[in-house]
This record gives sequence, C-alpha cells and structure tokens, in this order.
Amino acid sequence: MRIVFAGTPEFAVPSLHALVEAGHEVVGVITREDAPLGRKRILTPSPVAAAAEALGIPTHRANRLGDATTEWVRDLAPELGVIVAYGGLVREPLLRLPERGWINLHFSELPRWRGAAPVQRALEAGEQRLGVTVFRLVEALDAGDVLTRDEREYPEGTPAGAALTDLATFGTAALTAAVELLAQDPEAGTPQLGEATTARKLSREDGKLDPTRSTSEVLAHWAGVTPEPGAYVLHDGEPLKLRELRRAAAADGAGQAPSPGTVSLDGGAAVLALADGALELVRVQPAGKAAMDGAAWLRGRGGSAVIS
RNA sequence: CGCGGGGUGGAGCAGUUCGGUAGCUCGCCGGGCUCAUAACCCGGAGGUCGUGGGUUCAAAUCCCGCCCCCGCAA
Repeated sequence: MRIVFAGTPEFAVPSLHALVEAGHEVVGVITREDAPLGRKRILTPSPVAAAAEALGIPTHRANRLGDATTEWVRDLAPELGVIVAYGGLVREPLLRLPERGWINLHFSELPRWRGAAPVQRALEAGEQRLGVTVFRLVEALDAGDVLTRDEREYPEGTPAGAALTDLATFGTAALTAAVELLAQDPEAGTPQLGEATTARKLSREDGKLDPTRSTSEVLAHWAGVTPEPGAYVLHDGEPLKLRELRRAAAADGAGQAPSPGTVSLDGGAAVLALADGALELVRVQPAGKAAMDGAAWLRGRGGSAVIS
C-alpha cells in the first residue's frame, strides 16, 4: 500500500521499519522539526527523521500539521496515513486526504489511557499487563474504531522506558496486521468499548515519590516516571533522583521498623523504609552530581539519611 | 552571554568562610579471630587536591584564565 508515515521519537522507528519490510511503499515521512538537544543545545533531527533518511524516504518536518503539510501530503497521493507518536494531532482536511484515512498505533488497550503518556500512566497505576491498539484516526482524541490489538505482561518494576521500547517492536505486528485488514476491507473496524481514561502527559513534578505510601505503590510510581521525567525524593530540600530501585529483602521482623523515609545501610545496600516494607536504592543521583551507587551516596552522608 | 551545583587515593564525602602535617565511611592487599559471615580485630599500599598562571615564608584553601561532569530551564 502507498503510505505516508508520521512519527517522531525512538519508539516510532520500529513501526516505520516494519511497514517498509512488509513491502509497503512508504512515500513520505512527517516528523517534528529538528530540536536543540541537551545542555549544549545541538540541533538534532528526530529519530524518525534519521531513520527515514537512512531509508531514502523524503521527510517533511513540522511541529503542526497545517496547510503546508496538507499540501505536501496531497502531492504524495497516499492511500493510507500511519501515525505513531508524532506529537501532534491530525485534523481535517488532512485527516480525510488518504483514501483509507489514517490509522494510529497507540500503546494502551483503548479506550483506557487515551492521550500522551499511556504506558507511563498505566505503569504508575500499578498495571503490569500493557497493550497496544491500532485504530482509525478520528477528530476526537484516540477514539476511533479499533482494527487490531495485542497485549503483553511485564514484571513488577519494569521502567516505562524499557516497556515502551519493547512495546514499540511488539506493536509492529498489530500495525502491519491492521494495514492488511484495511487493504482487504476499507471499512474494517469495531467501536471502542468500555470506559475511557486519560493518560495525561508527565511533568517533572509527577516524578516526586511519596515515601509514606506502600512499597507496591512507590515501585509502580517509580516505574511509570522512569527514565523520563525521572523519579526523585527530597533530601535536605534538594532533589535526589532515584535512577534504579528494587524491593529490598524483607528485614527480620524482630527489630522495630524504621519510620518511613529513613534510609539506612543494610548488608551493604542503601535501604529506604516505607510504610509496609522497604526498597533498595540501587542507583541515585543528587542534584548537580553524577549518578552513583545508593550505598556510596549513603556512606558519604555518614551512613543514614532521611528523605521525604 | 538563561539559572545553579560540582571536580580532594579505586567509590562516596569532609576540609575552603578565617592559608600552616591529607581527614571520614567504604573498597583493595596482608595477617588474626570465628563453625561461619557483607561481622569483628591488627597492619599496609594508594592522592601532581581538574588544569595553567598569580599573591605569599607557606595555597586543597585567596585572586585570574581555561577544561570537564551534572541538576534545572528550554
């Protein structure tokens, strides 16, 4: 099929590759404009732009899908539009430009977690069974008829970054299957059933963990915001990023449990006491410092600390 | 010139305000104790204090330049 593809970050790249490998004619790629990256603000093309160039596919870079983009797409005369994590909405008249419309690979089991950060929000909510849904794009956000779906289980504490990377590849099967489906039946699709929830974009404040909550809750919260925007707690009023966390071996029940928020050395590991258990701070990063072992950080603080 | 923190044996820190013997918690090496241990005891190696210059009898510490790392912001 003659396809125009829209996507931006790393986890949209496997979809682009899958379409090409499935033998489809990807005639153009839309991606966000090159953005200044890092402290040195080096202007960098998006991962999808880089992938498209490597494949020899012409790109169109825009931060909004407006008239210029619509004209560009019109000239390509695609049969189908495929969008994966582009970072912007497709509206009329661009939406109805391809004969068979647009489809989107979304990283949740729609109608749950519509929006910008489905994997992060699902993990944050403690879900470990994550899904992908390919659906037809309509004007309302993530609300169109469903073509294909799939799902997969992840171990507790799987960070969002790792889950997303995995789903990005896992989801390509559902994507290419959906394209097949549309090739055979242009009217394919079934309405989304069930209650819709929204996956709001994460801000930096969303990364603040609460040590007064349960071990499961804190671990799920950590997983949802790792590596972006990054989980942190406060120590002496300064943020302490928690790069790597895991459940600590159960302490012997005999001793009095330290109050939640207390970090102490236990068998060479930095262990954070919570309401109903403890987590090991495997790797931490104080503000202004490079990441370091949790135990090393704690030793440099005299062997104990209190965070909030 | 966006704001800010930092660079001290292998790791993490203190020492810098107010210049005057290189310190702490670990790790490492050797020995001891123990049924045993990430426990304990004894001993040891390892540092041009990021870098270049300046001030001084004397600089990790004060002054100036430069390099590198990181947290924010974008």
